[in-house]
Amino acid sequence: MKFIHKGGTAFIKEKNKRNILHCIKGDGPLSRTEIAERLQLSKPTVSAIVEELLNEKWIKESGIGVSKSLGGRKPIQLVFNCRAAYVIGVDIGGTKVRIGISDLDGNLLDVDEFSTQNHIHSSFLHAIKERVEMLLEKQGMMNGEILGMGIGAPGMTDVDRGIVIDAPSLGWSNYPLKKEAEALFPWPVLVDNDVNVAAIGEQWLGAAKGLSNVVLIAIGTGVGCGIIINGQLYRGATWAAGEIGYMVTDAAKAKGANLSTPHEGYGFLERFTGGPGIVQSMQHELKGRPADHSFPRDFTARDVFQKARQGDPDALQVINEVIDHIGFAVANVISIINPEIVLLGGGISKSADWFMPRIQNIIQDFASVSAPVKTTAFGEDLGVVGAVSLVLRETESVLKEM
Amino acid sequence: MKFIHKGGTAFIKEKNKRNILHCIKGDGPLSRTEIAERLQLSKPTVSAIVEELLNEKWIKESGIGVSKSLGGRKPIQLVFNCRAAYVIGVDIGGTKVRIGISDLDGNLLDVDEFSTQNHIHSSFLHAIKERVEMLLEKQGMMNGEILGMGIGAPGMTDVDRGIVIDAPSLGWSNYPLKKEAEALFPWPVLVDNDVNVAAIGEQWLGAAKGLSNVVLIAIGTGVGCGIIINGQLYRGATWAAGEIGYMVTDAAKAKGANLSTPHEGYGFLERFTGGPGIVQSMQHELKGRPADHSFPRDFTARDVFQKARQGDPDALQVINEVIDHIGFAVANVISIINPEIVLLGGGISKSADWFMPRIQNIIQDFASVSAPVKTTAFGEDLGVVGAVSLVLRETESVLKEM
DNA sequence: AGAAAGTTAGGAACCTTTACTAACCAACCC
DNA sequence: GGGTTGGTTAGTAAAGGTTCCTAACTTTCT
Repeated sequence: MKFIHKGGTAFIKEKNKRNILHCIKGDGPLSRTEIAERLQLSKPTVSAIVEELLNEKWIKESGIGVSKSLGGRKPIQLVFNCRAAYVIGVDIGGTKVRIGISDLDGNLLDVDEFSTQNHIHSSFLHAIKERVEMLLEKQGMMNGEILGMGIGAPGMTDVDRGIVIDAPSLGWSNYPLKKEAEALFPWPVLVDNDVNVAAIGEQWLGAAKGLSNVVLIAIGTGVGCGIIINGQLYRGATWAAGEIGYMVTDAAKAKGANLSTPHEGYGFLERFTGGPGIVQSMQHELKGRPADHSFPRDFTARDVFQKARQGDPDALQVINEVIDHIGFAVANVISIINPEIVLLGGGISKSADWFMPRIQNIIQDFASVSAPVKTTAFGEDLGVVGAVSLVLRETESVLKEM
Repeated sequence: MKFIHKGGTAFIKEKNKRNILHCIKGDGPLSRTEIAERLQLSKPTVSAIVEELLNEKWIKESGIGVSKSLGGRKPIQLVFNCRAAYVIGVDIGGTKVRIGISDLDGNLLDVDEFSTQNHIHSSFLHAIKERVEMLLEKQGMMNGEILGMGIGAPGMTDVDRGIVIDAPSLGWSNYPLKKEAEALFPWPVLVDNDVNVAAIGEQWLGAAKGLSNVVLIAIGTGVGCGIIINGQLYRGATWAAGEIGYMVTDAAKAKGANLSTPHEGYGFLERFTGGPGIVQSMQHELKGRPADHSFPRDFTARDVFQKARQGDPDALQVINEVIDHIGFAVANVISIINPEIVLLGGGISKSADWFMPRIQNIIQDFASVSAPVKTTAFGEDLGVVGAVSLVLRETESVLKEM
């Protein structure tokens, strides 16, 4: 049974109010009459609610519009006041933490960042608090103007309870991030997986803007995937949806591999496509080579990529195999989810132009239906924007549609 | 923007009415006071709506309950009237069509079936009409008592427009099933993919009863999968979600295979796990055998299964490979969807007890999280029950929760 | 004058609170 | 033991306050 809205008629007003605000927010400047038509409400009802929204500063009158050709009074245009409140987005990554402050339209007003390694565990949130206070001061904002804070964490997250169940790169296990953060900040805090956060960010303002069924695949140290279904983030029964890193795209290889020892905690796909996996495959490939090769002693996945692009046959073979596995994984996800779009993000996406055709060929040949595959529109701010949108969409405020 | 409910306060009554009905329907005999407490409504409001529901025969007073230990008036128990209306479910399969008539609790009152092959195209619906009229007469029901008809069709289906986009086994392509059916019957008709229909059937009354995140994998001629997410059927952006038959679980094999010629229209997985695929693999395996083997000349997948169970090493190898591919496919789906349960259905599920452990091992070893794998609870009536539940859940009637 | 935007006034529908009756249990007293 | 009394629970009735809508109005513009 869903949440029961006590208080009878107050509910319907709340609903209308939200819908009106949503309407103005979404479809630009509108007059009271236009809203009444769109929402099938009477003009007096709209006027009364608009009055309230104006008083609460959620909307503004933005001058007079143009009248219809036949004459008549000109409409008073209403616009969403994106400076009615602000939202803080925090993107906790394996290497750095980015903190941004945004208005309600998702415009980042300022961003700051610091290295993850310098602050462990409890000092972590204090470091964030410091930066946030600096940002607020710089913008001349009061605490009361902050609607909330969204945090994207690199690991499996229980969104309801705000607990990061497992974040290997931070050493977090069942860390009550929401609770700890809300003890430090005077506003509500929402927490989610970084990939999920990225997905709603892209769906809000990025490459998947306005689409209802979106898959975002982030390829970095691991491989994760955020799934938006029917316009809503789908997190799975136990917050583990989208663990595409475990997808097996080669049964023979999977059965042959010794699972327990080398890559504990990582899935099949991640071993081949993650940074460490690429390096390892390359090292394996290099064994049969003369010692005077052009690879640095401690090379990274990026080096392998570069070599492959330059035409090094061994590197190319390694990378091609990686691309193929990713391609099959993407094709498999498309066959299951049938999304409107697939977004590729993470470190690997920088080389997208180069390997995209190969992936698209695999999709063409093996997926049940096709789907456009693109790279994420946001760069390093994606996590922050996503965290902001987490607050704006998941919070039970006037801003949410009903 | 969602559907706008015009008419202000009438909406809230509708909502309350539905919630009260849903409450009684779901949680057995309940008194007015209990409903008021559960739904946070006042007693008079509940009384008024209950009055209406009684008049409309949706509910009945079922005698007096027991009073609390402390004394006081005994409550009047209210129960859902599952005979307030009836629903017709039609399961169109490749070989036969099953038609059932059900009450609102999903009890099948009667079922009839006929062979698919005998009736093609336009005569198809007339054959259904005949059977339906017979069933109604037998039950002594009037047309007005039928709430609607649900149809499960074996192919990709546009549910909104009621068009079967592609059903190879029937030779249907963009067949406007809903429109044609509604021209013949005086009640609303809903159409969906047979696997989707099966999924909501199992979620309604079967092995996944009450669960919100369910995956049903049907293995028969092809391999399909119905996905329920957040309690709702997920059909994909272009009605193609769950095409698990296209999942690639062996990249090497996939790349080696010549895709265009042998199995046009079937996916990678289906070639190995579908009936024809099994036969073909077995034939390949048998080539190296002496001619006087125990296989019939034209054996089926079922024969291969049987042989394997009896210990025939070649058959066992073929079947084990099939099971493995299914296992990896299931594991992959679990890693992506993270469902509460995975249901296996279709012809293959009869041998479930035998191969289930093998699948569970693969999930254990390769999926990111575990999920219970069970077989469907319904047998041959699953499609009919699912079609009934399609009407009950997707139709905009008093019966739907709000 | 005609047309369109927005406001005011009156009325209907809905829910809630408060107060009531009906029905029932339990204990108590003669 | 049987009737009476007090407390408890179920359900109903009346009053009050939302909300919305329709219809008529004013204002502003061509």
